[in-house]
Amino acid sequence: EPTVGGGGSRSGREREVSVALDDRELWVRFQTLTNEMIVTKNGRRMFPVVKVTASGLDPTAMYTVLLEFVQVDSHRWKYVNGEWVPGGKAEVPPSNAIYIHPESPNFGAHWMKEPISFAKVKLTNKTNGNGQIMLNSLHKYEPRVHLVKVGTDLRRIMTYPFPETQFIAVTAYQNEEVTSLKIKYNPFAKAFLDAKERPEGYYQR
Amino acid sequence: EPTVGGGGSRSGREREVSVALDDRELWVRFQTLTNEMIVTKNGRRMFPVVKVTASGLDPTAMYTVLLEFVQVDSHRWKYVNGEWVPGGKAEVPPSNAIYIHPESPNFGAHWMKEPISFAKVKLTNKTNGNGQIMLNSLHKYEPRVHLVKVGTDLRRIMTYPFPETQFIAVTAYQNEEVTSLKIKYNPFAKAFLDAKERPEGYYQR
DNA sequence: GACCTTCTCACCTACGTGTTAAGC
DNA sequence: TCGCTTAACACGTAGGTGAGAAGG
Repeated sequence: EPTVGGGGSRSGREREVSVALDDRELWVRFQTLTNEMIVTKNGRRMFPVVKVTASGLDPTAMYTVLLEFVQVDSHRWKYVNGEWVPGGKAEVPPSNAIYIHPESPNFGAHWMKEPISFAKVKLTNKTNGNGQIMLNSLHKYEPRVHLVKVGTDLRRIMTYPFPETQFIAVTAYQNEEVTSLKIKYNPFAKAFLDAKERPEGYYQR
Repeated sequence: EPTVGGGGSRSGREREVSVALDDRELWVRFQTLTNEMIVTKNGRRMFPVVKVTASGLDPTAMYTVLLEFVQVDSHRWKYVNGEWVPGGKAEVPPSNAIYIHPESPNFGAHWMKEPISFAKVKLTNKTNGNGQIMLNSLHKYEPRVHLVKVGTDLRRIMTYPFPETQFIAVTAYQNEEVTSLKIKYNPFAKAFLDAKERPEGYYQR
């Protein structure tokens, strides 16, 4: 019986392949608040991190693993009076919002031996030609993982959407509950978690 | 006409492949002094870094790139009166002193698009089961790069030795000229480069 | 004793955070 | 004015240096 994964549009002989989202509980907490991800000129990492566990691959076959960001709405969003509301018409999605996992290509055995982490993907709102992903600020996105068997024709790509990980791209956080949750769980933001225990006037220039 | 590489033992149809050492001038400065590399329990990076430029690969073929450390002598070495002299009989070389480049396996095009750096290899004198390379302290080693076409039989591995990068493994530097050169060029040792410009008593516990 | 190894340390590099004020 | 974006910043994480004292 196949593990519960992100869905997946494959059929026939690959039916046994599964790709499941790790840290799903944390993702759902953000989803409940409507998740936001910062985009910057030089690129910003995601938090939480998209991390998936794959199984059922052919251990000796070679795969490339991709993370795609699909613009899921036809409008932009505004944060008004503490909630996100649809705004004007959507901008054209930047083409090629696809991140190639840096360990690609690799054997099925490699992808299955430990969770596949997309910790290093960086989101940007500018075209700066690196491995960064350009998104439209104030638009909603859904991450999807693709498995591509090397040398296979494109009709046999396996796709795993993860609706729990949907987010609105922003240049600054809008919902302060989202900010608090990010600070609480992202170790790199620990400076702000401890702030209340610090003496007055600690932030001097 | 083939680029000058590290030699290479390939023949026949792969004659056009070349693998050349980067930063050769720096390596030669260390070689002149007799180079030393620290080994520690948890593993120590190399400085300089073995970095090579490959050309002539089949862009669409898949290769794994290896860095091997070959024990080149049949004796151990001692540092006596400012120079390295042969000591007793060599210990048995630890088997499998081979580091797999973390981007392996990958396409020829990938390996050729920028220099291949072995910056993250770590040298140790203990068996600690990770991706670290175990060497015998006070023995001399020569790094060699191997290219293995995926799925190819082992007789067709291409080997590129780099005599300029030979070094003696040590648990502490012996030749202070070697130490000085390391401090001068390794950015992570900058604390010691600037030491003379610091006030007295700067190193307090 | 002499030689070699181990461990802790101050001091760096490198870079991931949200904050804040300024810019547009 | 308002909404959104940018850039500098303090403060973390993470980990790579040789020095020096201690251990074997």
